[in-house]
Amino acid sequence: MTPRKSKSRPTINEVAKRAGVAKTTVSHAISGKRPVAPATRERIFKAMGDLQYSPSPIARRLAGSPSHTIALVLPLASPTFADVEVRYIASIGAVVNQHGYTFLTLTAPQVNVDDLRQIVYSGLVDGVLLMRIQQKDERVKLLRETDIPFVLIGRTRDNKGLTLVDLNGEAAIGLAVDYLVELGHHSIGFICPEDLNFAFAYRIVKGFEKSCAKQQLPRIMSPAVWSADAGYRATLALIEQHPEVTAIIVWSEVVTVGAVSALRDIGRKVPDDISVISFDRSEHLHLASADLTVIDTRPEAVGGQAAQMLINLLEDKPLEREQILMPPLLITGKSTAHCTNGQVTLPKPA
Amino acid sequence: MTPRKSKSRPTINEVAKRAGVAKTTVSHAISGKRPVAPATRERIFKAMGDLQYSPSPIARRLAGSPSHTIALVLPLASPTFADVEVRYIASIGAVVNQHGYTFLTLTAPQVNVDDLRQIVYSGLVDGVLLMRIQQKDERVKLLRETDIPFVLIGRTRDNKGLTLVDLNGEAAIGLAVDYLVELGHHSIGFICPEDLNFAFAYRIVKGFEKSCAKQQLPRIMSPAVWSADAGYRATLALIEQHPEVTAIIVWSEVVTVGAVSALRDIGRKVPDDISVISFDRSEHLHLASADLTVIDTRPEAVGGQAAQMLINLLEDKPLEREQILMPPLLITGKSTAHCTNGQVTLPKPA
DNA sequence: GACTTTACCCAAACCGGTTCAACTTGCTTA
DNA sequence: TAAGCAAGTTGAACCGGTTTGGGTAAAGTC
Repeated sequence: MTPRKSKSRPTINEVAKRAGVAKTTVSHAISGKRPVAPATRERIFKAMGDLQYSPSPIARRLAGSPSHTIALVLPLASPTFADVEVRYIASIGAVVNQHGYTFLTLTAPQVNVDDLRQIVYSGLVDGVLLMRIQQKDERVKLLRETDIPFVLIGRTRDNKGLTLVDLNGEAAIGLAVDYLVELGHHSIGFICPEDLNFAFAYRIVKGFEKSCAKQQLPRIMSPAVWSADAGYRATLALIEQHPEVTAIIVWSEVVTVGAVSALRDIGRKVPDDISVISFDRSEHLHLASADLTVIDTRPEAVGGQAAQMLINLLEDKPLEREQILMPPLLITGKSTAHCTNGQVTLPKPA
Repeated sequence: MTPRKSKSRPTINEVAKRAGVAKTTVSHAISGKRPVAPATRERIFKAMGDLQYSPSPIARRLAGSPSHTIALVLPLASPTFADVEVRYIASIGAVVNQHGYTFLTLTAPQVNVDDLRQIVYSGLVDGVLLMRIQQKDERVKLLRETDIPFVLIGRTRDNKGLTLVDLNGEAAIGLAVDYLVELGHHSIGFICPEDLNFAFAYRIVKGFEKSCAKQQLPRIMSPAVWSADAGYRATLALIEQHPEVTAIIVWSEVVTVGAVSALRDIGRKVPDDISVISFDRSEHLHLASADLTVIDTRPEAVGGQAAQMLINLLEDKPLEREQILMPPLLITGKSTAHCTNGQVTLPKPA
């Protein structure tokens, strides 16, 4: 508990004394917020140099100046980050650092509202980036009550007045469905998210239903939480109940790992027997089952954009748009193929 | 640039007023450094709860006491965090939060000494946890010069006077080799790290050489940087040059993903044709090639221990040991089997 | 020449805590 | 019974900066 002092750094007072001025003047000389006579400024800078002075960020922050630090709040929901998430972190970090800000990742195992409140109130950070947005998100509510600038990566149910960047989930699932239909598939299964409080999950499920209606397809869904294991089981269940499906869409790379294993284990060849489209891109996937067709959820673009917007907010620069919906990309690989027929002969599931 | 003040961040003054005491008393009630009457303390805590008060680390720090904040410095070297790393983060976070400290992950994209200096110098954090230690590590040098408490996860070349926790890398590789020898393998390949500045990499390579000498095995190595792709190529290269190997050890889960793909692609069945042992455990691996034999590098134990030691350091509690070498665990799975013979008929590589 | 403006500098208040010295009380103890 | 001591509480100083509101002297305006 003993306070550590870091070798008693020089303070603004010592600089002021050495330069023969008031500390106010030193402050002005540094910040440039009030005019200081050239001769005086020179004396002050000389003194600063002699003493190797650099102002204490702590004191500055306490006195009300920005800390030039932003926090990314990203709860560690699953025991591991997925590739996608890391790509978010990396791209955000790049933008933030490039602008001279310090970047903190807040990875409490569960970032609850109280943790967030503590961070916001601590005065440690100037702004907050929030991920994994829920349909009804307490954290957003909290941030709205304070006046700390923040940007959402994702959307809640009610987004009035919020600044956000989000992937267009409806468009994403639509892209996948339309592409498969174009290839001649009529029976498309969706390994879909289970927890619809997660806002992105909600949107893609709704989007799938809408797409099915539009294309007059049956709604075939099998829910899987965000893990490979769940993906494995969900895929087995889906195939068992709907052996007629000729294509599946999987809602996340993490889940796809399991889905691909399942298909392999029951002897369905991709893409000959069944086409697969996965959300996200993933290093692991790429190698585990070469060259998958994916819906790129564009973490770099979304994350980078969000970081940029937050920084603009912090620097009182105008935003061209408050809310940005990023269009998804379809990257065609070798896991999708023309549907030879509605009825193919199926190998008996093991 | 305008300083933002959070609308109504409660201060110690408001708590004091609400509880009808002086702010001094509130401070004492929180820190416990001076006695406070039970009734008073209760009133104070009630007021704190009502106001959702949490003390400002900044102000605390400025007033000369610790900010109860520790930083984990973990450069984003590869484009992605591996499972292992995330498990470190999670376990450290758990311990840190449990002790009432705030936990910051500093994920600068590069291994920058300057960033670290700034953090240390700013006085924002009480202590630092350092990961990805190099044999010759500038950051360690920097931290030694300051007097901020820090704990290494890993080791450098010269560790005199340092507080650290590290997995026993030599023991780890030894465990793997000995186990394979026990199963009758005489030709063991090591998909090994390439960059020997990374201290852990250096130690396991040296350890492998030592083990080979001890067991009178040939040294068969094929280097791969920390990526699945590299693992794929390194495995192909190794098998091509040494088709006689009946077992391989892979130095990291990330690399193993590629190694397993490579073996599959050239038609070597695991464990019938070849045994595989991987460092680390991984969710992805587990499913991509069910039930691998692994050397568990125990990120939870190492990370948690390191966090605990740092906190002890910060609170002037005695450490039972300054340096801890965590023993690795061998978890046997289905990717290793008895070597049927030194010479097996091999399928022609594609 | 009186009046305003501008440039320059400073004292004091403030940010939100911690800590020190002092001041009550109530209870021992010589 | 007076002195001593511990518990409980508080005002004031302090940490190292920023910001506000004067004040003074020189320059500009009419």
